[in-house]
Amino acid sequence: MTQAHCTPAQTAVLQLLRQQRQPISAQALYALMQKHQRIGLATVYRALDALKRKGWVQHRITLAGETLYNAVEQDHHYMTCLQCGQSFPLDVCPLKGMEFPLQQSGSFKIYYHTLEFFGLCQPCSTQGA
Amino acid sequence: MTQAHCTPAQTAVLQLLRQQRQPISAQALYALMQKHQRIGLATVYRALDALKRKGWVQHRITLAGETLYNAVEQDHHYMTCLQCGQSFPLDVCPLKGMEFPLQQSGSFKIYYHTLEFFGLCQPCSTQGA
DNA sequence: AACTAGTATGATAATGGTTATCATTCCGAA
DNA sequence: TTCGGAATGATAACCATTATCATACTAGTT
Repeated sequence: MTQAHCTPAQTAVLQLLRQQRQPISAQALYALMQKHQRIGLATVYRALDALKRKGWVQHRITLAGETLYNAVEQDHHYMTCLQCGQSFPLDVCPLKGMEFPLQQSGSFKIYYHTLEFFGLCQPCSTQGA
Repeated sequence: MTQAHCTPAQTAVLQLLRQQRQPISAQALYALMQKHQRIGLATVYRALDALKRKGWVQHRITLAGETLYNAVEQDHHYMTCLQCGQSFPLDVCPLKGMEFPLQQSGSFKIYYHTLEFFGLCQPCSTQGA
């Protein structure tokens, strides 16, 4: 895996990931894959990590501390309630089409970004008062 | 803590947090506080969580899985290298002064947001090739 | 075909930040 | 003074993730 080449595991993971409509956890992905093939949990983690470093897959971490993965094609952003932990998808990216201060990024090669809003959803906001 | 009132622990945590120039982990904060007062680790975590839900403190999770906290006054954003895990601070927020699609947020009360760019830093980008 | 080196894989143990538990302490209200 | 709810601290438990290590695989060589 020294090169940009993809291992069989990586290919399988990426393919399945692209079929998901929602970001999915490594463990859930592992469970899903078991239905079709033998693959170890560690391999799933390794594949996800490799795909991330290649810029094909992006990640997001929930309040529960679970990492969710999705193909970069589906760039989603969320509002997450700090009380109940529920996440509500945003259907637009405020950064879409924005020019970034590239003098900032300098030599940094950007693959993807995460944008997330935190606060209280209606129910939690009212009942907690 | 039913109300918006602050416990002594929360006050102490918030005060110390405001003195930090960088986001800091709960454990590091705990170690810092030991120098001045007796306080349990669990209490630090609880205080941080409560302050978060009040919108005074915001959080960010590193690639290593560590949660970093900072006062909302210091709204920082970062570029993080997927290879070495290092984070480089951005000194501007691309969302600054932006109007958000409020019809989106609807009844959701937004306290803060996190914006992070992921990719490869120069050294990692070149050596990995 | 056998040999080698480097990589990928799987099963599982270990890690470590965070959370749950529970007994104790604190504080305002009755 | 007593009572009840909240806060606190010490520590056990959790659990997603990572490290370990032995095995399997692949391509290139002789």
